Amino acid sequence: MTEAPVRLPAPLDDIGDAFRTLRDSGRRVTLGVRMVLEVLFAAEDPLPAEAVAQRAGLEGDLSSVYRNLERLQQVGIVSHVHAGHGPGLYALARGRDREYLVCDRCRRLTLAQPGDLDAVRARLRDDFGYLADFSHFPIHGVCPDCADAPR
Amino acid sequence: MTEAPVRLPAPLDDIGDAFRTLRDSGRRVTLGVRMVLEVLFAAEDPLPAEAVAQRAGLEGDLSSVYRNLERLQQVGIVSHVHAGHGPGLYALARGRDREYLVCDRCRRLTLAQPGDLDAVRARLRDDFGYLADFSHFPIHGVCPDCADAPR
DNA sequence: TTTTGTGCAAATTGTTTGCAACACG
DNA sequence: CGTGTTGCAAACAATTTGCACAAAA
Repeated sequence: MTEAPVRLPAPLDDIGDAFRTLRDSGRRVTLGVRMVLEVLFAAEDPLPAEAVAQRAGLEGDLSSVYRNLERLQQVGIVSHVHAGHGPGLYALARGRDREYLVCDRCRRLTLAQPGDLDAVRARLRDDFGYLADFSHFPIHGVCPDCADAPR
Repeated sequence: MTEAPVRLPAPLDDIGDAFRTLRDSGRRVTLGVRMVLEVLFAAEDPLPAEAVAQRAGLEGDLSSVYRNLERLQQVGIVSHVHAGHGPGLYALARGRDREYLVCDRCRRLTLAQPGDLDAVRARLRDDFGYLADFSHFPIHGVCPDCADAPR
């Protein structure tokens, strides 16, 4: 198995793009957003605001972290998922919405590749007239590993 | 207008069954649970604890309502769904899990008939190895009505 | 130097818990 | 009567908000 191929499809190629987007919308590029963005660019998986704050060394002021995450969402740089109970998980938005599956046993989040949920979506459209979206509220269930495991 | 016809397919035929189940598990049938059950038996749709309390005339003590809902869930009489943000929505469990779709526009909850989501589930099993379950965390999307409506 | 952003405290929402009084079985 | 239950206050977790002060542009 070789390396991961391309990354960051659409809106952001690097933090600089994010800075530009922020400035272009009248926002300011402060130490706060910069740290948050750096954490998100470095993160493998969606993170709770708490973890963003910790990794950014901004503990003690969750409110600014939430505000920055909110701003970043408003300009489309960031998005968040709700993986069950517990806090929202934040990540770079990176182009089209990323859709997830969550395991209710091990809590692990699985990122669906773009298009991989289209068949499922089509069925829901045909059977219910619903236009389903799993990017903000993912699909819940039992992942393959947990399904195999005893208990 | 005559009386309501049949109700409660599987585990509960009436409140009496619920009382029995409670007693059989060492629990007591107090005014509190009785009121909660009556509200749930009368409700058309899943209700937030708040609404259960109001309808039961038990405002001012949400904690007992939550505790009773919890007990009822433990013995399988009640279940709850999370329709996005906001409070959990409680309803009688009535046999096999009821699965839902939620509209992110109008917030309306659609109950899927048993089996209606099996094709979707099969796809998720085949494509991801996931055993999906939409009873506790429903499918999100845009319902037919809202999809048609402008905006 | 005008705004937007920060830090801290406090409010909000949804739910849980500790504990003494209470009531079902 | 004994143990499960209630009511109320308080704790909790996640997130939001008000406001005086700091700092980008």
